[in-house]
Amino acid sequence: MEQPLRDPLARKLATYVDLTPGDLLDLEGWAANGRRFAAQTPLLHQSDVPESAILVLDGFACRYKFLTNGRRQITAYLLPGDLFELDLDFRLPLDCAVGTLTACQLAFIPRADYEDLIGRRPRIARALQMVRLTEAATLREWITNLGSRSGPERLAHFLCEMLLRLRTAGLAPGNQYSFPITQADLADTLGMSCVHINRVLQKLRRDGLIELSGRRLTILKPEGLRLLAEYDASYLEPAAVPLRPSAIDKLTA
Amino acid sequence: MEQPLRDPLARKLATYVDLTPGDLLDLEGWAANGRRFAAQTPLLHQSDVPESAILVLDGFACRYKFLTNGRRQITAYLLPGDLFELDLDFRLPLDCAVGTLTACQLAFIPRADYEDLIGRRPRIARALQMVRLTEAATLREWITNLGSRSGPERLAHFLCEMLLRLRTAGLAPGNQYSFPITQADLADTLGMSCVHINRVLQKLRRDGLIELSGRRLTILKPEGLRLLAEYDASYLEPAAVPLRPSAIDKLTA
DNA sequence: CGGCCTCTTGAGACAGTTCAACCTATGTGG
DNA sequence: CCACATAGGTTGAACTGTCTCAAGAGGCCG
Repeated sequence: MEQPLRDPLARKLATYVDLTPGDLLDLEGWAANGRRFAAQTPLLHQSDVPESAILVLDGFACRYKFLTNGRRQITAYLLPGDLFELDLDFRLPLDCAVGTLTACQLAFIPRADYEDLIGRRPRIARALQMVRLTEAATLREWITNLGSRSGPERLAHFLCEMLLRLRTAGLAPGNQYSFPITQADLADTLGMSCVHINRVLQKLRRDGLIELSGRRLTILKPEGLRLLAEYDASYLEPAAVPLRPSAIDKLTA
Repeated sequence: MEQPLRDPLARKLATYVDLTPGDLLDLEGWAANGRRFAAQTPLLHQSDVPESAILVLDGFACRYKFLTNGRRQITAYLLPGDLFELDLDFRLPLDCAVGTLTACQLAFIPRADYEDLIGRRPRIARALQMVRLTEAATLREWITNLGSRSGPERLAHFLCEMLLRLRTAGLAPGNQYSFPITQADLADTLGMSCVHINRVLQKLRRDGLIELSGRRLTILKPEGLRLLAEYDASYLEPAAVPLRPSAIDKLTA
């Protein structure tokens, strides 16, 4: 039996590739030297060109955009084990701002260190490529969620995704996880008003699907929530899906 | 003066890197041998594992998902010069289906050819990396659009994006482009009913912002449309934005 | 204790949906 | 060349999900 990994990034990458002891040692180096940040702290502004990657060790951060009408849209959650800005070498200005949602422990990895490690550790580099693909699939899933689902379905979908992602980070034993997100943040995530978020949350509670008290969320009926959201987790777990060739390739062969 | 490039992929990549004559020659090889497909033709199913990349030479294709309630959500448009599935080497099942929206001319590039060329042409490989970053930024922009904008704003934003993307493909001279998209497709793109799409289109026409007749769209007041949508094109044109260092890096330095 | 932030509740307004009918082009086969 | 079929676009009317505004309740911290 392997030891469960304490470092959430190593845990996540290990779901994509087999890491060597050397790989793990290097990743541990990244996870050292975390700094604390308070909730709702801006870290990077839109159109900044950051010089370090950010590794989330604890807490939730996010990418977001402001519109001039005052609305804010959150476009991605950064959970423990998530790495922000994997594409430093291009030195592109950011299309989104980045900030904390809850109190966070964050590690900053300077450009040079990051690139050096990527060069030396092909398995890690490959796993990070797959992380990027998963992130793009997640963005498409969010588009579908915002464009095609009703309020309750949308919220249920989000809670299912958080459950799976936190579970791979080792932070959701027994369908239960720490959930220190305000309803206003949820509103900015799901494109609804926070009054409506409140009412939809109540509906999910009334239907016995979830229990949310004191910053802790328990999913009472995972299957019910999954059905409501029509949640298909395969975008997060690529390896679990059986491979089959596509019809079009037979045409072109 | 350079010649304007006929091949829309080469045109697009040239906005990111300087291509050598050899690069251009190889890209031309890809653009040969296109095949015709009718409008609304499915090409790849969700969870397929495709064995070739698809290059759009003419017409519009898209990525989309179906939900069991019958709704369809389009998650990305593939315009002339766009390449689908740049990540063949991972052999992951698709999270989205792919199909044509309009009649299309498509080139299929087998895995081996694709990987061979990437290996031989570092400039092209680098440009394709940047294309991927632009695509991810576009997905985040769509999330913002679906989550935070009203019907008219959302449609205006979409039309602005199409204008810019088609312009870089050389297909939108004089703020005018071929637009053979049905209102039902627009509805599936923007997360609204097609009745409502119809009414919002009428509003944009009534306000003198656009003219849409016979599958051709003319943007009469580009600035007005831009203002309505709060459209900021920097996610599509990374190079145009002046670089500035971020505040956080000063902290960590 | 007071102040602040988050959550909760109510009521009216509005944006967007649904259903259904009708209209108009375009294309097809006889 | 007409008769018809079909797909897409347009319109109206009723309905409903979601928003806004506003006020109150509960907790947490200095």
